[in-house]
Amino acid sequence: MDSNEASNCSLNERTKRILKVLVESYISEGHPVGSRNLAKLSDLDISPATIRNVMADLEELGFVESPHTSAGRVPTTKGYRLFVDTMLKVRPLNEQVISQVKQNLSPTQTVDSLVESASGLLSGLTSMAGVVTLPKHEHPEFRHIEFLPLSDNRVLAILVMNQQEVQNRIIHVDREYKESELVQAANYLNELCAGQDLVSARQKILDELDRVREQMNELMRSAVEMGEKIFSESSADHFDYIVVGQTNLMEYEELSNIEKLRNLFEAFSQKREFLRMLDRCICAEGIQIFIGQESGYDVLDDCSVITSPYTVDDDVLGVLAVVGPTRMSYDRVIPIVDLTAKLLGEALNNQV
Amino acid sequence: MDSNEASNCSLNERTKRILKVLVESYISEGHPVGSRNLAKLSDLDISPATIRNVMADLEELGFVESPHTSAGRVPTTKGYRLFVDTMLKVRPLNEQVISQVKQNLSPTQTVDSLVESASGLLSGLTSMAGVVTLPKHEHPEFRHIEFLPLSDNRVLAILVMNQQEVQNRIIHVDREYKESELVQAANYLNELCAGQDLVSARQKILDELDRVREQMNELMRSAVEMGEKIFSESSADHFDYIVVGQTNLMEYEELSNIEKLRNLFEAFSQKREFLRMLDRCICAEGIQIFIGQESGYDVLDDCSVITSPYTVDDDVLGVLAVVGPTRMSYDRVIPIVDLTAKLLGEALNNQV
DNA sequence: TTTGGCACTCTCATACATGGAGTGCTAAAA
DNA sequence: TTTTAGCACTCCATGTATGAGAGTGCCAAA
Repeated sequence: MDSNEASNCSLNERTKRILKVLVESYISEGHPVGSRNLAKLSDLDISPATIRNVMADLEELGFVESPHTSAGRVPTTKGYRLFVDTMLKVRPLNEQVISQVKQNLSPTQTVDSLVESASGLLSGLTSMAGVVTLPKHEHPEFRHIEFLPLSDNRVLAILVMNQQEVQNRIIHVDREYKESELVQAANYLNELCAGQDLVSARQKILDELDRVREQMNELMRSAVEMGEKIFSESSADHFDYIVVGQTNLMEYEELSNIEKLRNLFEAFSQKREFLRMLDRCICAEGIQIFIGQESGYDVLDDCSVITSPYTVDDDVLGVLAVVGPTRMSYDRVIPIVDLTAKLLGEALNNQV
Repeated sequence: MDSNEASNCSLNERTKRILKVLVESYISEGHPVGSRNLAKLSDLDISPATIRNVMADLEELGFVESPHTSAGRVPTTKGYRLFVDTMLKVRPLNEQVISQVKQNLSPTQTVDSLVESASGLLSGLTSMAGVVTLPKHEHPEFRHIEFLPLSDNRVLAILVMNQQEVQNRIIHVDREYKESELVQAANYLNELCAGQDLVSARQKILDELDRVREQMNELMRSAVEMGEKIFSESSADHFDYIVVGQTNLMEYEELSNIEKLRNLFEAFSQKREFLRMLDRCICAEGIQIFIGQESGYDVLDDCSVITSPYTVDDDVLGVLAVVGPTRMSYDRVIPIVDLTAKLLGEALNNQV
């Protein structure tokens, strides 16, 4: 008759309100919500019997389910999704929290410690697990290279990229080099590539290698090859994250199945699959939410993941995330993730 | 009358044998051991009733206890201790294991990856948690320093110690320096300290700082201060470890109490207390075993820890450990820890 | 369309009976 | 004196019964 199947989400206002209250109650209380209780909570002035009818509809549509005949109803993934998409109103963050985040993400720290702090903040503020990927630079820039001789035909190469990122690696070479030779080689590379994009630096080295292959002395060739080796590796790696607060997840009943927890923890420490998931959010504009099975990664079936990329000058450097039970306070967690992402980006920006 | 209270450990041979069989059975089966069963297992040709008398004695002496009146007996910490000290015969390692460890600890890897491999081996071979501290150098040696200018009165300092250990740190200075100035400063430090022990390098710098405070130009002073700053920090830090296989511990029933597990995991990630414990083994000669409460650290009350220092040229560089339930196969774990410690030391040695 | 009423279902906690495992003790055997 | 068999006893684990509580679905009346 009225806005029955036609409106917004094919649910009329009252039904939506009931779903909303149900989800809220379940999130805050943790047990299935019954009709009687729901009647009281929603100030709709409706009897439990009516609520029961509505809930039966909601169940048929797949928004709620009941663990067994005579428990109340619990939101399904689909129910949470509708809730998050259309009924959620995030709670503004309290001043104290904001200043805490600001304080902990001051640009004076190193990159690593910023990432660690961010992860710690996410975990601490939400009492769940915080995950932050290390920033990866869209356009890594060659800054400086240095070679130091080791024993046994090995050379320690130290490469500085961008402002302050230092990588070092041991390179095996075909003969012993004197310190002065290595200095010369480094100087050559430094002059050749200073300030360049890593990709074009790499290209330049390759070109050079082609052009002068014959008349170039052996040392230079090796030097170029070393650089080449480092570049090719270091552009690929750097794809890692920091997790803080895994153990928080042990508190939540829905995860207290040891088996599930174990799988989850193992996923965190193996990183591969988990990174693949995070990778999918790197292109999303802002906050992204995976509820339960939506993540497509079975160890996360009972979890929700709230992610946001963090950026410097519109370049996405990485992703941060909070992992917790599906039954979490989305309205609180979302702004925390949002704020942390923004301030982490700012801190990284001011640093450079 | 006979060797009643006088012999070795104030226990006669038969009693010891019974304790030994009891501990072995409990370790392999996991449930309390009753008199009937024990009579069968020990080939002493003794009736269960006799065993009961002996067990009553053992209980009185504190070597075993029973969870409740009508369960069998279980070893106490004191019982395990006696077992480990006087009755344990370690099982020689199977060839395959030995070669696996050898393969995974080849000296071609970097220090970090060696430590990671060692931890992984401990965990993998024992199905428990493996812990390895990063090597700390008794006599860290200054090798090379380099300064690169950043924006905002900051300088990136890169310090190479020993053969291949690279540390980098951002230093805030009082004014902007040109690249050439920094090169000059680095050269000065490199010449002053090359090849020195870190401690004496530090002293040298301090002396220099005193001696020439007035006539020294501002740059040199800052350079010296930078070096000083780095040295003081880097000599203190470097005290960290890698854990692999935490999640293995979730399999063991005696730890499947979520609360205990949580505390244990948190201890691993907070490191402080745990390091303090490991520190105590660094001075021990070889394998050291903490059973249950012996570690003096309450989250480890239900765990045993088997540790061994690893050395290069008789210098103790760090400690490795396996953490698992008190009810573990000591005879298998001990040689694994021993072997890994030896081969890790060797790998580190051949590397330098 | 909403509501009250009622029978029904399912869980959870409690209580109770039962069998098994293991003990301690005692009295007899070695 | 030591070992052993026997027996009563204790405690746990398991299964079954039971009732209370919570919540549902459906029907008939408002």
